[in-house]
Amino acid sequence: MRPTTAASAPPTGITTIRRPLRADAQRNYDRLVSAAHSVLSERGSEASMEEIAKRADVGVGTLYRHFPRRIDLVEAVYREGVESLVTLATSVAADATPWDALVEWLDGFVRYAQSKRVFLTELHEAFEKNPELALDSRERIRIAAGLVLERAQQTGVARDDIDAADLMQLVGGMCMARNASMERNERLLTLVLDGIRTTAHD
Amino acid sequence: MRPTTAASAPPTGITTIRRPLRADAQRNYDRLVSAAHSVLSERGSEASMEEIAKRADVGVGTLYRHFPRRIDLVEAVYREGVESLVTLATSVAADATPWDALVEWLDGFVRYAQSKRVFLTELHEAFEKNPELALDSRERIRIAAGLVLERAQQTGVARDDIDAADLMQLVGGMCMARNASMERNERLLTLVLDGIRTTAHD
DNA sequence: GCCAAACCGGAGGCTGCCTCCGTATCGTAA
DNA sequence: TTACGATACGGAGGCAGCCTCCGGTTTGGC
Repeated sequence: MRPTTAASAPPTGITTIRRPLRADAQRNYDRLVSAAHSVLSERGSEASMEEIAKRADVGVGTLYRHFPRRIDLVEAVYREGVESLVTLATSVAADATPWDALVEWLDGFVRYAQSKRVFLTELHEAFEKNPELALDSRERIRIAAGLVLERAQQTGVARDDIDAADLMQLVGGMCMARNASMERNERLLTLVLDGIRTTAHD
Repeated sequence: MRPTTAASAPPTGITTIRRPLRADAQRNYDRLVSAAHSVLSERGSEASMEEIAKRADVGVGTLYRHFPRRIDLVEAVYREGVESLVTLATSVAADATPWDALVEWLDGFVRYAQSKRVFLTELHEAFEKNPELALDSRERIRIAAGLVLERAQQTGVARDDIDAADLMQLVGGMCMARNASMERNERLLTLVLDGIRTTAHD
């Protein structure tokens, strides 16, 4: 159904054996996801397929070959966000101190959650039609969160009476609240971080 | 904007003084809301305005005079559901024993929440554009819940260490869960009721 | 019963999703 | 390098759904 190749394409349940995408096709696939991301962020559910195709500098035919339904494109954008969040976890875990890694990753998580809000209506529909999408993604993110959180806990810079699921619910819920904004989120995140840090322990 | 009259029409912020709807207009208004309710329940976001008009035995023009945007119709249907839930609270509080009233009302609440699920995508959009709709409604329902709950608590048949907001969050959350179904909801509700009832207290 | 105000209805405009197929490009084998 | 089959591109156009417009009808106060 969808190309089962390259970094950004998700693994399908049935792994059809097929040759990799042609170079131009792969390029267009990437450009489409990227264009969709920015148009959806800007215009939410107002975003039209034509506009996305135009932004990617590609015909609508090409768009529809890669993403037969609008929902498939939304799903791809969502998956990419999840994927980059997972990648971020491993990269900050490798490069930064445990505490900084946690801070940086949570910052990325807040940005991710924020950007998700704008096309939440679309996303909700995708979740309806494909419930495991939501579950899978949540689980993947939870594991990523566990990676940075547990590292911080093991080195003693984060209190250890919380787990990744707690953290997700707290920060995720905060971002999804109806009166959330980027500024408020950033502010609340520092508050949460102060709560997690052990030096400020009683 | 919208007719500010009769039982089913919601009070607008700016209370324009205007004569009541003509009899035929009021009749059509009611039929449209009712038709929209059933079509939306059956077909969710697939429901088309044409189909709703046809079900109400009315032209699309008439539909659009009453509800200029699709979202206005969704909102009206939603408000009607909330309203009937509030009405239910006062009527069961008047007619049934405190415990039975609580059971009946929660049963109605579960049905309401269940029916809301099917057009949640639409609803989400309405909430985006008009955030106070969600807040208002939640508050109205909370008060209704308080009516039956507190009555049960005052006569000693329900434990009094919970309040209406707790109840809403518990039962509402349960209904909104991704794997909810009518049967499961009914089953879980009996479970919750057993937890609330004081005779089973330790 | 009369008349102005209010309302009805459905043809049609417009926009956005998606399909179709002739043309262009890629990758491979000679 | 060339040639050719497989693969991908693109945009005109079909189609459906949202919404508008306005000529005809109904209502209700006098």
